[in-house]
Amino acid sequence: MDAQLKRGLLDVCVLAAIRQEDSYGYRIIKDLKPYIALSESTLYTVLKRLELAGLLTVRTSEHEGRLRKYYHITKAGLGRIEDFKDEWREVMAIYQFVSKEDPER
Amino acid sequence: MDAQLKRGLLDVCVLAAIRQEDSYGYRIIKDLKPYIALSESTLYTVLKRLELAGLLTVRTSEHEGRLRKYYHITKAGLGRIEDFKDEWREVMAIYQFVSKEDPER
DNA sequence: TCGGAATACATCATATCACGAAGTATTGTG
DNA sequence: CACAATACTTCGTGATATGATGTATTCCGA
Repeated sequence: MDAQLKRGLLDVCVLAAIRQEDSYGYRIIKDLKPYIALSESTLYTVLKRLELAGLLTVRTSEHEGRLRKYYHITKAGLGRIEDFKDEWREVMAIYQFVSKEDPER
Repeated sequence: MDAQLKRGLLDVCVLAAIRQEDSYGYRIIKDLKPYIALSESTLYTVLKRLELAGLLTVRTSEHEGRLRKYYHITKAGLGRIEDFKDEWREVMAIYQFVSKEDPER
């Protein structure tokens, strides 16, 4: 999908992916694949940003000899999702404006 | 509204604003105000980008002693709006995913 | 057993882009 | 006469998505 359209959705998508249970990089990418494609470099940039913003916390844990970083959503992270939902009304108004048919042409 | 969310909407908003009839910078800003706020510097950046992409054409014309640049949407510009509408299904799927309630928490 | 796919994370450079700040110039208004 | 509104332009900055590249381990099939 269009890279620009994606920008506003990426952060909340990642937050939504770890909302039900803590998750880690590789799994987040696979879980989001049906909705939005993102590369590893993008994901880790997003995760770093969200951590700095206090929207999630990180815990490193060993899993079958391999290190894994588990990401856990915070209250602020859940709040971010709620804010997104509130903003959606504005987005839908814009969509209506853009997509309405134009009988004069 | 959120700057990131805005990114995917700005170009099509401007195209939609000149779809019914040719318009010019100042008026586009006023017409879009109910939907999306944008500064002059942003608008002229967008207009330049859309012109380079062949989505609109420009015509300079004098109006009461002042120069005005009128912007006219092209076939490709109308096509861009149609593409946006097509992509909206994906966006709505993402919205559903993000906004769905989560009974476990 | 050997090699490649999958898993898992990290870093760097680049290109795109929204926006504030500042500037130029004219018309209308109190 | 000063100030707001109209109208367009340029510059610098910060945010950010992404490809390329690198490191390291586990698992599976030939």
